[in-house]
Amino acid sequence: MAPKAEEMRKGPWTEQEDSLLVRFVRLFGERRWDCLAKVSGLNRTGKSCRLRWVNYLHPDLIHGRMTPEEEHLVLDLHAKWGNRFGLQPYSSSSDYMNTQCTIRSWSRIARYLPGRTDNEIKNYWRTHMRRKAQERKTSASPSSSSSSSSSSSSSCSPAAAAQGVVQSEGVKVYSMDEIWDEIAAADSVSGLTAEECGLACPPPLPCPMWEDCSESLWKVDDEYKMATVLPVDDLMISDFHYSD
DNA sequence: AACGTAGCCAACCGCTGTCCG
DNA sequence: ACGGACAGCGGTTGGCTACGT
Repeated sequence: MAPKAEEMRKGPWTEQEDSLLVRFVRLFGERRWDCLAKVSGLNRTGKSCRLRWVNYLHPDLIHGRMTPEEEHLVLDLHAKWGNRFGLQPYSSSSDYMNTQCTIRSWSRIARYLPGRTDNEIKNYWRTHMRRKAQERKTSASPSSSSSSSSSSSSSCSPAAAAQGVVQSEGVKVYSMDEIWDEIAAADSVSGLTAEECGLACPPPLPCPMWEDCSESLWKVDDEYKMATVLPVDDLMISDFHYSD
């Protein structure tokens, strides 16, 4: 009996939940998340389970700050591709298939950064851009406290700063769209194409951990029974995500 | 020491595409 | 051909922490 929607757990995951999820992903693979969520006994939606796995528990993930190289790559790729699905219109599913490679940007960028997730990159970018927008705002309005001398950022182009930002009531609240538009306009001046970077849209990363067990994934009856009787204490999750 | 602010990150939400019966 | 289930994506939010005043 699946719990009703309002009974589903939300919020931060506990270590026990993580352990359970890892165990069941090993059995079921990275698919059928709803089913996995139900049989695991996790009081979570399949969606939530998938997100937890993809963004945190996946063994290939790298935890920790981005390196300067990674940051630079993110900036370059984003300057080229933008961030949003649907930037390039398409009128049919075949058009979609043809242009998909250019518009699923966060996940696409993530493919060039092994061990990083689209969510992580998105978060990084958002933080980065907020800072950049603020820098630009201050440099665009010199009348307000003749520049605190340190607002010069190497990543903030004069051209972009010259664009300025229309402000009303002294403070401009930026929507993400506005930020994207401005940054894209500024950065695209010096942006490199993926091809120029020596990059080509790679295939989705394989899931090495599961490939060798794919044929056994769906004869899970026995394993499932086993899993359901195994105490959570037996699960060694710490290897997955608390290592550095 | 207390308070306020900014940055960071995990998680949720809503939408869209794909798959399959 | 159609509709429902599933999967994946970008956008957004909320909480925690570090830092400055």
